Amino acid sequence: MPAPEAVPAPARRRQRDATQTRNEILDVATKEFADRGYSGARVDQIAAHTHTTKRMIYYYFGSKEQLYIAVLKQAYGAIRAAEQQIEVEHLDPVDAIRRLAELTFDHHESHPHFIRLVSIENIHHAEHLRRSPGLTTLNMPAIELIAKILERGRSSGAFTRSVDAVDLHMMISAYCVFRVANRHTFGAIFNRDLTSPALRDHYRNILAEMIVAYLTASSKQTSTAA
Amino acid sequence: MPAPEAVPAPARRRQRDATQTRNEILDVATKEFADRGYSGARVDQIAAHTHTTKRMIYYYFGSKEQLYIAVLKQAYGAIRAAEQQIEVEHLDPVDAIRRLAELTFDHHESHPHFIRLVSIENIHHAEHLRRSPGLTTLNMPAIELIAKILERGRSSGAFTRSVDAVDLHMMISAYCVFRVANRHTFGAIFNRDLTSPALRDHYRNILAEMIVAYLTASSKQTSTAA
Amino acid sequence: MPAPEAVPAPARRRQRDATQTRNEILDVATKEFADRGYSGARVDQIAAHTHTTKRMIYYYFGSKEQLYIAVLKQAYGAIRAAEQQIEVEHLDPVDAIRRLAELTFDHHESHPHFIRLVSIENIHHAEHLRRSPGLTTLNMPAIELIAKILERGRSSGAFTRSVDAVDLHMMISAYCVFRVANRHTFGAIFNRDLTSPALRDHYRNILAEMIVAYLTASSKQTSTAA
Amino acid sequence: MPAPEAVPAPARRRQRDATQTRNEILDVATKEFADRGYSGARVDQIAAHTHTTKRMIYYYFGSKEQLYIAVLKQAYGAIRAAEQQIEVEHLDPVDAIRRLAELTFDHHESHPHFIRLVSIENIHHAEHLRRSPGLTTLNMPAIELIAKILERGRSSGAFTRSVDAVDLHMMISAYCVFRVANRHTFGAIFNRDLTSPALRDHYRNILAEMIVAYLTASSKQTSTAA
DNA sequence: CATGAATGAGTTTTCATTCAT
DNA sequence: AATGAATGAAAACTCATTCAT
Repeated sequence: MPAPEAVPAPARRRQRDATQTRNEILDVATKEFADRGYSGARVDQIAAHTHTTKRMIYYYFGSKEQLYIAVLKQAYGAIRAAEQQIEVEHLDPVDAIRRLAELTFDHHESHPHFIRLVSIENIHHAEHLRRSPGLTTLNMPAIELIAKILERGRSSGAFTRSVDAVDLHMMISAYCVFRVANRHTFGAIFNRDLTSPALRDHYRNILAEMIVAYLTASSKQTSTAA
Repeated sequence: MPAPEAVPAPARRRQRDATQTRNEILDVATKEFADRGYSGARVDQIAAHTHTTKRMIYYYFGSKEQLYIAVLKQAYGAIRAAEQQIEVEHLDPVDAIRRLAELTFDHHESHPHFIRLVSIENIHHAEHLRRSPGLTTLNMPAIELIAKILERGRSSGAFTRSVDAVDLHMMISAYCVFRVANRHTFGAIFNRDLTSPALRDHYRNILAEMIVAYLTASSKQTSTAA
Repeated sequence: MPAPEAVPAPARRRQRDATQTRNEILDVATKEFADRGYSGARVDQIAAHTHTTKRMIYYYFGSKEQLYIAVLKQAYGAIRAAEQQIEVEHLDPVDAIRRLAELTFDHHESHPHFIRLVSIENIHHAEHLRRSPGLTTLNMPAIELIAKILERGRSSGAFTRSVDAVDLHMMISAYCVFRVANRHTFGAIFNRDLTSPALRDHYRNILAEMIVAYLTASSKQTSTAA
Repeated sequence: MPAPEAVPAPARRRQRDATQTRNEILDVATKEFADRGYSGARVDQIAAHTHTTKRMIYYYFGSKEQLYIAVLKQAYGAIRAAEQQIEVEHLDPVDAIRRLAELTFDHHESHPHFIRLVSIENIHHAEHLRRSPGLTTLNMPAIELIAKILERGRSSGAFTRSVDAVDLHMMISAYCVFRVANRHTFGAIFNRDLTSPALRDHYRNILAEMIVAYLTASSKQTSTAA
């Protein structure tokens, strides 16, 4: 039995840093959950890819489910932070909305883990998200941003349409999320890799064009069905 | 309610019908897999919701994985069949594409199981889809349909843009899929049920407008970033 | 329902021949049991390699165990018949015993299934053999044959040793059985295929020499340990 | 008999000793596999005869097959070790080979489990042995020993025959293995227990005589068939 | 005689979680 | 804080056997 805390522990290997250990578990868990889904992920595997042991996961997080929720929280926290970085106030409405769409696109491009986690959470009917008070209330800052741009566009006459900010956010998200989340089945069926680097600009531009076209449509196209 | 026990029901229970038994398993499995994901679904549960036993699942499908693949196959077969029903040749290009978008929207609306299965399959990197020869080659008939409409629209001058059929299909699918697949997290965060019946027409119209606006944009909007 | 026996059944496919069906099952079962052992053999597999169905196996044999016993009986019957073919009365004792050893060798060589079945039955402590009245009493005819040769050899002075016929039978069998029964592990460890056709004469000769040398040893070699 | 409960036994049951637990499983598994064959053995039964649970078997060995392979490895390791104990260099060639045969006989006598495992492995075509790198290359030390004795015997003129060491090893093994491996069927048919303690010396002597007679035969006996 | 469908009881395997140190 | 060993409950899968026709 080593003397508990008397000697300052020369090599200080264990007792590393609580935060560090916790973060490592969280990072590894993020990858595992994103890669295999909630039910498919294995606590053993997560522990194995860590420098600590399975026991520590339970020590820090209590259960597989709570670990998953922590992963989800961190992931949502990260995009919220990213959305707060968006700075498009200085641009005219059309450029601003285009820029916002592009930045959203880029952000999804660079955070496939997050998108997968969201898909996974939807498979589980968002039960964990709903049960976590901290998560449901984090009103995405993007909405307010979009609302402002839309308002400016309407005032200036650049936008011909009255659109709800949440709906526009959905339109942009749908495109960005689908491209990443459904790329495997899409690739298998249409033999096209939606996330190929060579096609990134192509797809980003389509999104921007689509959103701008929608907002600035010269006259509302009416179908015979309408 | 059918007449309970009046009719002697010629030889029910045992030796019912192989196809019937198989189909019942398939239907129940579709619900279970769509509801809980591949790893989350339980063979025991599937069997319990059936008139037969777990043993029969293995008798007909061999393994949980092969059952899942059979479910996937049937689901893809169903939409392919639905897509083949679409009849828009008689409409002018703008109305045709609008109608196609709306029908696609409606179809996704009425087949949430399929969308969930696709999400689930993406969580698993489409490994089952890729391994099933019959599935990867079923070139969705929608693509050819879209290609024809786009061609007509370009010829008539109604469409100002050259768009790839697969890309347009993706744009439409992204919107339709997101609304159903991500409704739980979206609902939890923005407190809005994307699939509420009251909003169905609203969202269907947005899609149609967006696609038409994109194809018919009077002049290509150029962002300062371009 | 077809008329039971009124019409002479034009193509006569089913109703083939009870004996024929039974024998086919027996043959297939022999291969399966010899190949995989009693526990390892699968009734389904046996049926699948047959022209009839699993139900017939139960119809004819009652159970897996009884089928196995029938297989065992047939196999033992076959060697007993073969042993009865051995004709060495006309040879002088040395040649007779040599010939008998060689014929035994050849017989084991050509009946690997039998040897494997015997190994399998020993794994199961010969419980089935012991329980089958017909099997335990079939005193192998070889014993009497050997006894006669030994007697002749002793009388003529050709054999210098008094040997029990059953013991000599064991000595010969041990060699013949080992070569076939243990060839897989022997081959894996010593990298030598004991049943290679190129080595057949070599090994047959060793056996004959060994047996003859034992019986005709000029003077009993005494070890210091004796 | 150890003192029953007098000593408080420092921390028994849980956390006993990994090696101890592993070895207990291995020992029990050896008995079960040797007794019932690979397919016939039950993981549940093995666990039941252990102080731990079925779960531990999977914890330490991963699968039934890997447990079986571990059992096989240990069994082969044991005889290799035993063979290395044989010390006959100081004896003259005839006595040396006689002694080696007797020791081999004794060793088989005292390790019936090993012989049964080898039989079982042969039933399975030595597939596990072949797949285990550590097992196929363990060139049995007995071979080198035999080679040396044979060389000495040839040089001294004591052995009149040129024999391959592996072949002689086979001759000895065949006899020893058969007596143990086939005793059940042999006993059932000839009503003679080959492993009866009363007959042990008898059968050991026969082996020694046979091997010595073969190696020292005064003149090669030629059959008319040769 | 013949057959495909069905089944209960077992058998292997997995997994999140906890214990003793 | 840390760790290897341990575990119960459940999950996937198998198999000899029987039923209805």
